[in-house]
Amino acid sequence: MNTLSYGLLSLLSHHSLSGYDLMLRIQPFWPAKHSQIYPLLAFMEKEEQVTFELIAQSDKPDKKVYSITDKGIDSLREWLSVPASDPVMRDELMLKAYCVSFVDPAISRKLFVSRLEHYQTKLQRYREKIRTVLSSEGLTESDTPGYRSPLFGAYILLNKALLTCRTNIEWCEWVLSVIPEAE
Amino acid sequence: MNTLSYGLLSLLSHHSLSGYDLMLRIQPFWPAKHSQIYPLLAFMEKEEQVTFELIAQSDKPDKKVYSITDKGIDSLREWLSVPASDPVMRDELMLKAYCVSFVDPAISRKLFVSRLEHYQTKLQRYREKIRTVLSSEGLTESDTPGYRSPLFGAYILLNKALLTCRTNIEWCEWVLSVIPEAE
DNA sequence: TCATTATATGTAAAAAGAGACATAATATCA
DNA sequence: TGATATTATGTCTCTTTTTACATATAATGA
Repeated sequence: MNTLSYGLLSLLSHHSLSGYDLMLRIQPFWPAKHSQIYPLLAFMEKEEQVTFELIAQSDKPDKKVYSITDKGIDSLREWLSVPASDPVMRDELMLKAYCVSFVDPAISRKLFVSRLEHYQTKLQRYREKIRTVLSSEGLTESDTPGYRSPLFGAYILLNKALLTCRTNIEWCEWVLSVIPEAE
Repeated sequence: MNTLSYGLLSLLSHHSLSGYDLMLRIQPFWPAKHSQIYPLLAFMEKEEQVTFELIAQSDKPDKKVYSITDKGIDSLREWLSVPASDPVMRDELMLKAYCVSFVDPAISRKLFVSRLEHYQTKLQRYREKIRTVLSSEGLTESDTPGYRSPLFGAYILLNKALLTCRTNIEWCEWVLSVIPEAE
């Protein structure tokens, strides 16, 4: 039971999901490929943290829908009571930023322009997401779901994503303002 | 030549550094243990991206001080001209945040209080760092180093670190304001 | 028709990263 | 005196993560 497996339990604590859906949903918080997810789910099933049901589909391939067990909920509660380990961030742009002076400003600008676009696209997606999440429970954008609401977790995470995205955009724009257009 | 090796080249483009110093300095941008750095430096030396000089020290153990070669500078320039890959962030707190409703608010609060303290400590360190970096070239906090200044990279990175830290603090404080003190 | 994309699951191998083991000098603290 | 911390380099093993291989249905587009 490593961090990723607790992440899967966390997602399963809200809804039952297939391995494929778990893989898609965990991306924003703990990127992982399906090749890592599937064997881990098999292990967690053996450990009785999750169970699965085979769902036959006519239009799409059949799937295994996983659910968290009572034992899984207990594991989740125990995990929540110990402090979270420090976040790990690896960003190639930070490594490049340190030595941008070695190339022409036009080349440097490209790095930050493409990253800026990346964050602008993400911001749009998060904005739409927060609207759909809130409206799914009949809430508007001025409402905050209560602590015991099933939306609470998703809501605070989406707010974090929005704040982070805006800060990154602000930083990219500032960097572009201090890199000359040409020399 | 993976991303970490370009990160080492990036650091070496400013100063010659020992493997130990490289390990310490790369932490904020691309965390890596010495067990990963030392074999990589040996490989990069074989590839003629770096050279080293054995420096005997009387008070401390002897060290190998690495310098970037002309070939290394060429690699750096080529690497800078391709877009940076997407950042990867793995934060256990994000996984926990999704299911905080499963435990008492007091337990949840602890998670965000300890993370808040973590970012406050970091903010202090970055504030001191930016002062020492700027004053090393006789600049004050209102000055911005020019694009060709050797401080430019460090300066934009420290600004990013400050912005990010402040945003994270803001988010933690907001989360604590929406988690009830008790139920 | 062929290529690609999305859905869906799996394995195998390679690369990256973490943790432990190993050595050694000096310094500090109990 | 013994324990720990800092500086310094290195290896070995284990875990984690990525990439590639593999299969299958259905839809979409060139």
